[in-house]
Amino acid sequence: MSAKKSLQRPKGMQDVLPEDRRYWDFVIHAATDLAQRYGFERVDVPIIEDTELFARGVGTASDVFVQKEMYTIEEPDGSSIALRPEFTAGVMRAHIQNGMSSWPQPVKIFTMGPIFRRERPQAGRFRQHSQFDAEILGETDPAADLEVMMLAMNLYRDLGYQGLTFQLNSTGCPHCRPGYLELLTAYLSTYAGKLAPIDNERLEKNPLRVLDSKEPGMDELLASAPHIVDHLCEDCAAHFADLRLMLDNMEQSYTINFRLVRGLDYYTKTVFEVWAQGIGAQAAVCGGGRYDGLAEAIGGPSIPGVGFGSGIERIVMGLKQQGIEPPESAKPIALVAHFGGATKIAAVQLCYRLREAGIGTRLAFARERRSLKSQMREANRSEVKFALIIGESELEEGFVAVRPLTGGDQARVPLSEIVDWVKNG
RNA sequence: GCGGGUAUAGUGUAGUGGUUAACACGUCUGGUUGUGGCCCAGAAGAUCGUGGGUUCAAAUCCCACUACUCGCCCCA
Repeated sequence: MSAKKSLQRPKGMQDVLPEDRRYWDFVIHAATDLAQRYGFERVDVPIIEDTELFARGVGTASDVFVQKEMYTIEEPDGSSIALRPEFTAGVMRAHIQNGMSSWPQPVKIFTMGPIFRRERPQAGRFRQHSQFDAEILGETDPAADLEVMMLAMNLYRDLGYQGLTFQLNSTGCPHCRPGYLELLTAYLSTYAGKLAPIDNERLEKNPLRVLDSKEPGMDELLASAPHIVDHLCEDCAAHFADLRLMLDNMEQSYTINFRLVRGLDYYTKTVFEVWAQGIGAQAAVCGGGRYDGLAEAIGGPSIPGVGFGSGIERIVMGLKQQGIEPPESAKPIALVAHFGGATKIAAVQLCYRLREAGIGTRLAFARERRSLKSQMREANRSEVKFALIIGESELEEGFVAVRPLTGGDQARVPLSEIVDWVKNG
């Protein structure tokens, strides 16, 4: 690895080579297919939005976030735009701008593409990564929560994942969360002496975050901590109960994880993740939940929403880890070999005839005459079924020598019949 | 921003002070005029991450830097 500095890809970003690409195609096809089966429609939103849109979506800590975690671009007119660090804000913006509230309700959309966060990379976390994202906008029915949850779960099931678990919690709403935070803070304060410095800091700034602390000993320390699901308001409690009832009736198991939290105010009610076998330090293969406060937070009308995002790189890593083999990517069927000159002209023509007929074909390139051995080796490496050889004698007589690479006898086929011959072979 | 690990051809590795840095895979060429895989022969490909230091002598020891990687912070 001695590539020159300038020829290195940027930190935290990666090249997807053909060998890996088939995993991606596998995931993307499965996700698209499944989302459409659930009645979601594909949309695409820009990779860049106004920095302000994302900043508002992030709430109080936005200054730090904008500087440290977002890739921003200053425009000549002084405005600032940013590479999207998530999908939801852009999707919500698109909803408002395109008047989706007057579409048939609710609006069910999915999208996928790259997102950018200037984090320190580690296993399963990159500065550029791709997400599959699905959202239901304009619906408060917990059946919508169930729907995005099941879409996520069934995606991983379709892909062949084993050992999947739902982690589920409710994060309440602006009515009931403050009361819970008081209880939690009171509880944690009695342990202040035993908390790690980092957790004491969290206790000050964002007590919920103490719950997902990775410091040792937290299990015991939190053993009798208050759970938010025991302190929900009537509306949130009913929503949660309804969702659980549906999950139970579908015999879909889940773990209520009182330590599963979201840091931002606009998140409401349902929070969920799907966990698979760990990818480095990351167990979650998707994260999602309800964000009934987001639309207003970014300066729009009140629009309830629920959705999830799932990192494609992470899904691919999981597939490899679990030994799941995606289908082979398409290989050409034929390679056309020749000896230059007039035979090359004929070979080029044949090559395009085959391609027009829908037959994947590779042409042997050669500025001058090239040995047939070398062309045959290329055919073998390309894993084609047939080498179609046009030499001087074949050209003269209007034939093609067809050599099956998978065994069997070589044939002489009239040039006029070769397309059908390959199609049927 | 903080900590651990690593750094030798395209890839994976060997080489812990002493002549032209080794092996495997991959790539290319050839093994009689126009036939792949297996096999055989050969070739190309590395200023041993960068810079400094120790030494008669450094890929090898020391220091710094950089990059990569794993973890922490953060995680919309």
